[in-house]
Amino acid sequence: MTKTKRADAGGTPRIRARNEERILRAAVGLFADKSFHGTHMKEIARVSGLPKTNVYYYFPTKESIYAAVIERLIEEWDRAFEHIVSEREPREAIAAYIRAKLEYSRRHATESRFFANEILRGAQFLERRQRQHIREVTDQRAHVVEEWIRLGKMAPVDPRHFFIVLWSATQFYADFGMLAADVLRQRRLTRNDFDTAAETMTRVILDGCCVRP
Amino acid sequence: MTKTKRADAGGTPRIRARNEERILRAAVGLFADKSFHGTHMKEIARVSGLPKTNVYYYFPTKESIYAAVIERLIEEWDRAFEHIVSEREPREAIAAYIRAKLEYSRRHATESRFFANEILRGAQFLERRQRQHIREVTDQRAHVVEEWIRLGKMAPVDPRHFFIVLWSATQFYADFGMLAADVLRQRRLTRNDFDTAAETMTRVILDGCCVRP
DNA sequence: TGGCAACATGACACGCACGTCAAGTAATTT
DNA sequence: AAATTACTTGACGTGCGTGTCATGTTGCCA
Repeated sequence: MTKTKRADAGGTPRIRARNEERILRAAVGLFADKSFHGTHMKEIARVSGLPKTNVYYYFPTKESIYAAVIERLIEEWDRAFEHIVSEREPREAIAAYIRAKLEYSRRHATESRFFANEILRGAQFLERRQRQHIREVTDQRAHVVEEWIRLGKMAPVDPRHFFIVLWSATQFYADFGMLAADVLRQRRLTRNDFDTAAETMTRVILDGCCVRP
Repeated sequence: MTKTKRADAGGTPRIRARNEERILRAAVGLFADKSFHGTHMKEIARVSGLPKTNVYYYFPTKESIYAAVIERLIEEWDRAFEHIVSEREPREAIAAYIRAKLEYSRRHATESRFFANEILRGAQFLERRQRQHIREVTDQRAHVVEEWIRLGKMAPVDPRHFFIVLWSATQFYADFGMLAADVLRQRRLTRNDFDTAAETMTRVILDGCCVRP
């Protein structure tokens, strides 16, 4: 018998679900802004509108909150990858991927920054199975690219390094949005900036930056 | 009269120079690994091989160490940009830029991760003049790209978003090296991985990933 | 409506990390 | 070699952040 009925028959109780949700939403933002050690339980409590002790009622330690946030995000990591299927034409599939990933960066910049921070630190909190999940999903989509190359639909490039170009560019606008805005002489990135980003990126990655000889 | 002769006639004294160097080298690695709040003065002291009190003799606070590290790195930020000059052909200049930036990522991954972390947090420690420096350097090189486009040597892409593609991809291997290694099924990134990265990236960015129609 | 479990909360304890102090040793100048 | 300055060091204070505890309150089912 566990101390708290977490997975009791009938699912998570309403109040628990609501409060855990509040806590995790507050936590992801704070962790993204100030990293693990810079975030204090007192603040998580304040932002989520609960007394500190109540936060401890739902999560035994700060680490358990951090782990719970990761667990949620890892599931969304590969969502955009679903565009990369061998039935589609590479041009169209890659353009769709870029749009989807940039849209995620725009709408979920906080979550993206949280995740970037975790990887930056060497992914110390990521569990083995989560890292393996990432590897497997990437492998799977790499096969699609290899198939495209075999059919002569794509240039013979290393699929994994190619994915890195796609990831890095699309995530940049979320993770380093402050730098991007600075360089673009904006106070904050606008929807228009994201459109231009998608256009430029698609153009460069599909056809290159140089005029055809 | 200052308490310590920092900029005395004849430059910084030898012992001071040596110890400050040690402290900053230790600090950049720790800050990169564990961020500001996760890094403790005790550790900085241990890694630099000095007693903690001695660290305080040279730097009054932890923040002052952090600021000193930034000051050093900001100077190197634009080094690779020197390849982007209008006299060169774009293909050659961009390829050289990619090589230089990747080489920096390989050799100075720690510094790059420190800097990435600072930007991720919203560049709270960057001073106004430092941010302006970045803007100015970028503007300057954007003009070169615009010139290339005007001369019909490059496709009409937005120069700043184009730079972001270059930055993000090249820095990825330093900042998220752990993820890159994971995906490439390596324990650590090898020189060979960086070569393949340069090749793939150059190919994709210069000529695109799709076969010519 | 009574009783039980889930939820909420203020006050407290403990440890640790930043920074200080006073007193020492080495280097440099005259 | 004496004096002055630069450097080094162990021991200490203080605040704050994590996590606990005892107690109170609300929701829920018979």
